Amino acid sequence: MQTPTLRDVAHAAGVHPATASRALNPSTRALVNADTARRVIKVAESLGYRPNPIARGLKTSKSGSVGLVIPDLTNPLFPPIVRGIEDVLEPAGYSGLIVNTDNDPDREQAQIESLRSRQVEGLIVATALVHHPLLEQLRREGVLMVMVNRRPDGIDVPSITPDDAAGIQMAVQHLAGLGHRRIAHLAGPPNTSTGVVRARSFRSTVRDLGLDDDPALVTTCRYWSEDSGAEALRELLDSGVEFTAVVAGNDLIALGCYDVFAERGIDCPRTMSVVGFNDIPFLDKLRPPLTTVAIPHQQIGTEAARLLLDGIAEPNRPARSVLLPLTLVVRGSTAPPRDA
Amino acid sequence: MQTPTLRDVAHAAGVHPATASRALNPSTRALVNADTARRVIKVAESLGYRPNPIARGLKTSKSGSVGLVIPDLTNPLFPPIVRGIEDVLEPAGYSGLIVNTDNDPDREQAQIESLRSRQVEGLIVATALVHHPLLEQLRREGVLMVMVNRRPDGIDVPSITPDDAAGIQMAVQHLAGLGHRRIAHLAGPPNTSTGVVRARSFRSTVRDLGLDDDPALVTTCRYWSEDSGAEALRELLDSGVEFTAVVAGNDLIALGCYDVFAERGIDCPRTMSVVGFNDIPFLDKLRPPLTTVAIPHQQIGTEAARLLLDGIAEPNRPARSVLLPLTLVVRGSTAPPRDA
DNA sequence: CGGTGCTCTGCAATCGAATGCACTGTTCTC
DNA sequence: GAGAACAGTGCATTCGATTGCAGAGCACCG
Repeated sequence: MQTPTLRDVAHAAGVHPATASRALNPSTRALVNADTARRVIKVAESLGYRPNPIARGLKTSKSGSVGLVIPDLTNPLFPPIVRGIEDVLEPAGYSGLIVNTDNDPDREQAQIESLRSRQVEGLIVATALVHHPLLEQLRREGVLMVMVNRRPDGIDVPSITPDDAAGIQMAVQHLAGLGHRRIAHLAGPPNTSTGVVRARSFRSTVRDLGLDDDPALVTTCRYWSEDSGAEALRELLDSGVEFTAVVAGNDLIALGCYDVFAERGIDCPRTMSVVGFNDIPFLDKLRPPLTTVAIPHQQIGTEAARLLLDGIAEPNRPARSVLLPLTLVVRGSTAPPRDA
Repeated sequence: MQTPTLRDVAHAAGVHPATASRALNPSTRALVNADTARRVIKVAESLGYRPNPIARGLKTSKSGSVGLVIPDLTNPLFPPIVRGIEDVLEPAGYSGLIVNTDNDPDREQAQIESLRSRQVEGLIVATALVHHPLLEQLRREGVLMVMVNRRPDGIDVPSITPDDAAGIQMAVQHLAGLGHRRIAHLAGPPNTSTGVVRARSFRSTVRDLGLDDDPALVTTCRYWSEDSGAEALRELLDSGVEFTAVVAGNDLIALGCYDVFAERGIDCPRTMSVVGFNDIPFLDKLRPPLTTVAIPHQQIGTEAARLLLDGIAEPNRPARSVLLPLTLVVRGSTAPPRDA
């Protein structure tokens, strides 16, 4: 026999499907006699009845699903976030549809389109690029969304972001505390908000602490990748500027530095310290283990999901945003400068 | 205005909804006058019509979604697989619902239950534990599924598995080629099929190559983890058996070995070689970079998704299984034995 | 005892698309 | 030129659950 329908349950319990529906639905259960409700529920259970979410969705126009728009699941940054999201979504009866955009705007648009046609009730967007036209349009069309890792400036969209500025500040303070005075920064791509925020925070912290504020100490990487990081560091090294420590825009960029260290025989941390950002897995297995700023990835996910569910429950509550505190994980890639 | 429905399109094109439906659906388009079809399609496009998959699904009882059952997305093994799956699913108009089981049988059952009530059209199962009762039951109930990373013995379910035996063989051959004769194996947990298969392949390869086949050279780890790996290696070392190389059950176990090397001042690769398994990210950043057997994760995903889609298209085709070839990635953790 | 209010249940429409069946008008065949 | 075959379209029903509305039954009050 097929999976039983509401009709079957109603029939078996000797009531009208409508009554069965009300009895089974906690929010309408009050409309039905307590005894009847109990009976219906029992019958439903014994029949192994499972409401068909598709049929329900058709009538209620709720799909029970939300879209997760991320650049690339393969990037170690995202799995914990996704995991956090799912952990909140699932008990709430929702599920997440993941799409990968590879940070390609066209793909992003197409994917979001596809999600919308799948009737998702909301979007959790973790792509850095979402260009404003699209974002504006989505907001106008009343698409519920929460941004992750990025705070959309000017637009009123709830977001969960790590406190990047504070993170960089901690990194610089740590290095300054070790005695470094000339610290370089390999900034992330300038078309990403995180890249910009971190670079800005770097400059201001350097100034606040009275360290050498030399514009030549800051380079920007073209991508958030090891290769770009390596390239940027080589450039910096070749330019002849002097520095004893590097604050990398993220861990991958820091890994790129490791490559250059190996290539040029630079001893990290004795002649050069490095700090990463994100705390991706296995950094503790590197030689030397990378000091980095840890982001509470999973928490970002849970918070984002909660925010979205709140938004679904109460469509016109004001956009609330959350800034999550970070922690510095000191490992082996930072030490006092040789000449300290 | 709301998103247009089929009715709107039909009305705007001056035809009956049924005709519009047929015109829009490639498989029924032949029933409609070519001109009419063209007109309808054009109108649909200009209105930005998107068929509502929920409504469609209700009638056709196809949800356009499949379930991905994995232990933990956070495990670096899975993101590439999931990515591969999504890459195949998406162009086919399907999407994947991910659930994490944490390898807890109860959770697994509950999650699969939840997926089924979501009307998934099939399951891609990557959990190692799926106990047979559940698996049997699913098969009996006609749930379409594909297994990944694990070949269910005795039961007729299509699967995509890396050729673990061949992988281990390559690892051992590589070490033998370097001159190692006493090679140890830190096997994965015996309740996982991969653990068993790899251990078996290790023994038989050692024998085939005429190396020292000493049972004392094989230990089993309790978990697929760094700690377990470290523990197992310590045990082996303390037992006094001699060996110059280790084939680890997987990369995490190999990482555990690194910890022990650091702890006991063992020089890898000069006094001890190690080979891992899986090729998780960033192994090339370790000191020394870990030699390992690479699994085509993403390809596993794409193949699995393809297999599942095939199964959906042709429900009673025989179960087909695929064994994927692996490659050995030689890096810095293997070298000739000192006394070679 | 009639009226009012209330609780509980049933009826029927609805969500959006798909589809079997019936109908119309055209073309083809003998 | 009559009848058959057929292409093209419309009508109405269906999928499974939800929900506004109406009606039945009952109790309570004046």
